[in-house]
Amino acid sequence: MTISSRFAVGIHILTLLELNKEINTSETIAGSVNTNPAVIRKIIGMLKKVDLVEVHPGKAGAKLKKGLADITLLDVYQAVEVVSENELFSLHEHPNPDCFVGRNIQQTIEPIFISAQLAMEKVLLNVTLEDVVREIDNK
Amino acid sequence: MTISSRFAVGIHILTLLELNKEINTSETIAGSVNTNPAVIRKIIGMLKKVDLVEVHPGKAGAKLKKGLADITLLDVYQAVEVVSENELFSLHEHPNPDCFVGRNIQQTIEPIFISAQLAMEKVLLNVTLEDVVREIDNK
DNA sequence: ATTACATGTAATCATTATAGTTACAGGTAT
DNA sequence: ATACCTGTAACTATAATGATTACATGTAAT
Repeated sequence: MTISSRFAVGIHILTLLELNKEINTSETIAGSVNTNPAVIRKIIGMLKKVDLVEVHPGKAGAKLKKGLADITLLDVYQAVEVVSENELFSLHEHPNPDCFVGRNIQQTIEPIFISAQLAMEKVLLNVTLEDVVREIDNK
Repeated sequence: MTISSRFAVGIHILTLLELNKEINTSETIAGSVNTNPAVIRKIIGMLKKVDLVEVHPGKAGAKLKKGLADITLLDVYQAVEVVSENELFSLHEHPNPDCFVGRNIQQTIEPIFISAQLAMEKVLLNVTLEDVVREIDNK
């Protein structure tokens, strides 16, 4: 299993909106990402929903709606819905309640899983698009 | 997307091997986990491969092969192969090399993804089965 | 050695998510 | 009116999961 590449594509899109000063249509962007324009439009729609991006029906071009330093990778990750809140890890459903272990295993494991997930997400919180763009500029 | 419940089941199995002093056959365990014995046998096979568990063809019962304090959740996580090394996050393949962003995005993003994954795995490294069993005993 | 029962493993299936593709309704602008 | 764009739905191929069935093989008690 892996976390959907929608996340990587979302970062790619936002980075491109910053660095490519031309008008960025879904087709332009799709050319850079190397995928289908409809895929781009869908992801942009998700970025728009959380107000990271400005885009209008019929009007060519998407734009960033926030400063680079104000967009964390966690924002993008949440926008594209690659992982549900507190559900990075699956619990097995319906362990046997008549068994001492089965009765208690879920509530024992769940907080551990959640804290592992949060540790991962905290790393994403501490990286902004500005960091990403700067790194790309350095190449 | 979620990380397979094989991980949670693996923890369940090992915990049961510790706490249930009867002979733990795949059917016994399946009864506690509430799944099919063949599923249990497959996961036990994976735990056996990394030497966490002792089990023999034709001979009823699996046993722990290490002390509880010497088994981390990371050991279990790796044993059941729910996430490949450095591949929790997917990169999109083949971004356009003729585009400045496309050419550099992957190598920029990858180390961030890896460090996020490692942060998550570090939490699992710091929890042992002893912690889990103690927590269950406290209930 | 026969019987009973266990593990190991392959094959199959339903379900679900992903990523791509096509198509088209509806908005915008010249 | 035309050209081009976004938004979105429908459909596809592919892959992973978890459950299930079946059976070969190993173990042990009688």
